[in-house]
Amino acid sequence: MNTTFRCDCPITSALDILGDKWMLVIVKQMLLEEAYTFKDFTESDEAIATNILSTKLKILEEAGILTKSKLPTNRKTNLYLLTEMGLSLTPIIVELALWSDAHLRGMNPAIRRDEGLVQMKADKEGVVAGLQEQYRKMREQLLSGNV
Amino acid sequence: MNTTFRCDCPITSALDILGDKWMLVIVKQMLLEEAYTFKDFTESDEAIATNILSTKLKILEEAGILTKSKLPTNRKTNLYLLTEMGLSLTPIIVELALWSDAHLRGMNPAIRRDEGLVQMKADKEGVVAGLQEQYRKMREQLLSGNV
DNA sequence: ATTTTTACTTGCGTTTTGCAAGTAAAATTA
DNA sequence: TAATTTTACTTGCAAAACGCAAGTAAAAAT
Repeated sequence: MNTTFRCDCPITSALDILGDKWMLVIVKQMLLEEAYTFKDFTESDEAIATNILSTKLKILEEAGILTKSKLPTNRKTNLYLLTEMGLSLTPIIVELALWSDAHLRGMNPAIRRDEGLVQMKADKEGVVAGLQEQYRKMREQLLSGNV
Repeated sequence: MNTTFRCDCPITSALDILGDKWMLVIVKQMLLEEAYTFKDFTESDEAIATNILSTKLKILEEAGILTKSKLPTNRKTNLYLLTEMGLSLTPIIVELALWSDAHLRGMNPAIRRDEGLVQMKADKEGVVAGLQEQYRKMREQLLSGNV
């Protein structure tokens, strides 16, 4: 499960970890869609298969992008939470959303136009900071046991 | 070769096109490493296989991210050039570089620390605009036949 | 006219992805 | 307390993507 890097390019190295169909989708679900248990991920719109999910969560944990722990009130349910390294992927997620909004509507007319996009276009940096702050608060809540 | 979209999420839709091992690496090579012929890509550090390259270039062309044409001075060599849609991937590329620089050095100590990274950290927006402007000029040059 | 270069394609083996079913332990319900 | 449900997986197998090596065809250079 050890990541191998193709070369010394920083961009290519990022893609050696993130460059597949699922890694950034999982991070997006955690950051924007309140996904923090195994079940949450399987119930999302993207409907990832459980074997793939299990593999990807392991790689994300190994890379330091998320941590796996238990709910203080429940010994069964696992809690997947973004680390600061994971949270710092927020600008990439936001740029993907903006590019999609600007260029992909012709190819996928179903793409939704929500309030988040409007705010991103008005104040990108503000949205990034806001999402990160919001996530940190939720993370505290979950870890302290106030479910 | 038709892209299918998993759902109505803009971020997931972007990854339905860009989310693999090669697409953004190819765009990066075009934007930052003067790759504009088939041979240029095969000679890069990442050493993409020719069959994969051929397939990916076709998909990028279909998606409107790049165009394929001929050098005015040469009927053999193909010219691959980023469109404005392709150029607007610059912020994503820059954010990937910054994330890598900040978080991946522990996993891949070979990651190079070039002048571009220093500038990105000092003036992200400026670097994005500069790269795009520079690319547009080069594109004009190539299309007008001044090779 | 011959050689080299460029831009591919083809065949085949490996790896990744994906569906469906099964499992085991904790949590909930009766 | 016992039975059922939920959660978090794993396993087996099929399909798709990736990758190496070799081959091809036409233009360009010699």
